[in-house]
Amino acid sequence: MENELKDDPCSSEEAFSEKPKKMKAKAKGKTKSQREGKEKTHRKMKASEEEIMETEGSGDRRSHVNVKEEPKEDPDFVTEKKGKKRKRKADNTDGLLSSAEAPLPKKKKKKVADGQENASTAKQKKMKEKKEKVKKEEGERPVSTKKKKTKEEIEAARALKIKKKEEEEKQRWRWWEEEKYENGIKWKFLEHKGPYFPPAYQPLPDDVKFYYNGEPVKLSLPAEEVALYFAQMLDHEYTTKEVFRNNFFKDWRKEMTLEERQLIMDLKKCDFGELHAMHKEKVEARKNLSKEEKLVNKEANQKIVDEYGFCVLDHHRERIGNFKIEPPGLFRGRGDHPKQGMLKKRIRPEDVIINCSKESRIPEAPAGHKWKEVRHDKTVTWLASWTENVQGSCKYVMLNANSKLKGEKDWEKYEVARKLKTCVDAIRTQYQEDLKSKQMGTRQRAVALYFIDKLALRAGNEKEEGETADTVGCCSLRVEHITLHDALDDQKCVVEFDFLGKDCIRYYNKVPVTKRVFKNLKLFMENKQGGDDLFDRLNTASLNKHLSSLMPGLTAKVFRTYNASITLQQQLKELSNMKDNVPEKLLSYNRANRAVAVLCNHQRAPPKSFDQSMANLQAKIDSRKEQLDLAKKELKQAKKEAKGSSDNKLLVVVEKKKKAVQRCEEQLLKMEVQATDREENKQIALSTSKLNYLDPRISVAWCKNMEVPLDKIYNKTLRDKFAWAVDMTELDFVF
DNA sequence: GCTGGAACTTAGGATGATGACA
DNA sequence: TGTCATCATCCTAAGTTCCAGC
Repeated sequence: MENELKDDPCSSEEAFSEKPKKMKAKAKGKTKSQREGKEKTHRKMKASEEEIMETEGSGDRRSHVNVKEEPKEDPDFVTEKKGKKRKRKADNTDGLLSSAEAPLPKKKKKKVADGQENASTAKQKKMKEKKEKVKKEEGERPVSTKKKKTKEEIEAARALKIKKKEEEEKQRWRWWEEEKYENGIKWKFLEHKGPYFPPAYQPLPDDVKFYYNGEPVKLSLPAEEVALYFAQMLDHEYTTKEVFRNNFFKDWRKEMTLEERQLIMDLKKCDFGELHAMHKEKVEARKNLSKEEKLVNKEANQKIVDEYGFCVLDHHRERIGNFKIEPPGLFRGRGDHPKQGMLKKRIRPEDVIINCSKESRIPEAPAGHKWKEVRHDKTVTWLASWTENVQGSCKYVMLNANSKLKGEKDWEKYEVARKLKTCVDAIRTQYQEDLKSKQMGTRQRAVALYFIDKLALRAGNEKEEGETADTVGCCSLRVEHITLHDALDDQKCVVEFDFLGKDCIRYYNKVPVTKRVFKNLKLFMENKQGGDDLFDRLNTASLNKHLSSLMPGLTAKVFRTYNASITLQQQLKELSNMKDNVPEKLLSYNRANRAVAVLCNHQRAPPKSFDQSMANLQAKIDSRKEQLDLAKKELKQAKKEAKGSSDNKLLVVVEKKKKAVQRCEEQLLKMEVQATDREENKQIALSTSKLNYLDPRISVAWCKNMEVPLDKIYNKTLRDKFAWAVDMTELDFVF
């Protein structure tokens, strides 16, 4: 290795003579909470041991071994780390909003111990009595109050459903058959009702009290509202975290009156028990509503959706994605977010900017209020926006994923990714060459690109220290995030990655790389400490600038889309078999999908009831096996009895038993396939890649070719979102 | 070339709705 | 019919990219 380094055309001295673009970070110790956060995310990484990558070779990219193994104690966590990053604008939490609001029905106190009934049990009793009355009137016949549907009625319902579907299809805006606007124009006419505001806060009932130091304290409304936000979260782990509690307490005190502030000095002395109980009761009561009451609520919600959930865009009615203003509450940042627990303030119309056509009916602000601004910008897609107080970022009301604006952008995204296919070989050749460059910056860019291409890493923008959790992507990787192994598990030049990526999801992977990459990494790490940037002469802007010079529209993100889609296509080709039955074909599809999810590191927390549900399924499988054995025995017996006999009855029995065996076998297979699929999916989220990275035309074409109904892999939302692909994809589509 | 903000996509968890099964 | 599991949808945080202004 040393010799290789000597022979390297890029001597360290020469290469480092360039001025580093990024300042070296100063060492800083990791906090305990950071350490705990990272340890916690380890649970997410136990997932599949499945390795779906090809071996590295000429032109092969997917060569790493994606080993997700139980992590060992990370010594880095107790050593020093370095910080970097820019200082940011001051937070504006001081812009105090008062009006504490949020709906709360009057408390119905439930004292089961005292023998009192709660509302829901009373209601159930009433229903029961009603039913019994019906029974009596009908002469004590044990009949159901629900009328059984006749065959004709079932048929009619089915026909209605088909008709509705056809109607929907007829009404669908086939925007993909129209010309696109130019010069950044997104729409020509836009009309909407403005966003929907959450209801005002309803004060606590008199019998629900907050206690401080054991004494009841009547809080002012603003303080009471914020106290309730905390009380509602008491069952959540958040409220046990020191950072969350401190941030909450600090912001809560800002909402208090002077007197309250002087009295309430210690969060530990606060008792939110009654508030918490009231909240739980409310949730429980909501769950126990009768069918009729639920229907009333549903209709009320539908009314809101009908009124606020749609807009008119260029003469077409389009669904809005998030027409509701985010309600106030406590900020739930992911991982070890330094701002978790801060108060997310109530948004008023005076904070909201409306965007619509000049010639449209301008939405009216709620009574007694006015909008911050009304503008008519046709070059953007948002309908309303506001700035949130915790991070100072903009929030937007935008259209639903099935809208023209979103669909067009999505289609374009996959077309750019397909375009990459035509030049990816040249780009790979180029960055392989760049690994030998005399310029350190060029070498770093080449290695980063190698990772982005091979491992589907995100670009990794720089982040501001203290503003967000400590997460990284490719360009922002630090020395402490990788470990180099000359040899590991019979493989040479292995890079071990261990870092927190987007949403604090841990990325852990051991990847064999080419000698040249390995050697470069050693070079980049020379004379650096754990907290220093691995790629100190690279940032996402310069990387993307370079990429766009290689292909118009090419950015780091495109590689993720391209590699996800091409992997799906390859895997489907490899795994699918026309002779399989539908459940087996679906298992193949899911496995291909899973390969992508593993590549993109899409993880989820295992469902809470996972073990129990697997045990239940296994029990069912065992029981079905017993049934099958029994059915087989019966078939054997029936055959024996029918042998040599011309009695038609006996032959019928044999046929019957044969069918029973067949049915049992089919059910057993289905269950076994389901168990395998579920187990393999335990910690892998398939939906993210399906929704964002996989060209839908690959899936549509696969369904057509494999004769699998599309609704087996795409639910209604996905079919709507990808209507353009469903409509235009032919059997022979190739990504 | 750097910085910060605007505009947009991507992401996992929470919640509500629906379906399967005893 | 009630319960439980699963699926679909909602919610909003956390990314990426682009661009204007210096």
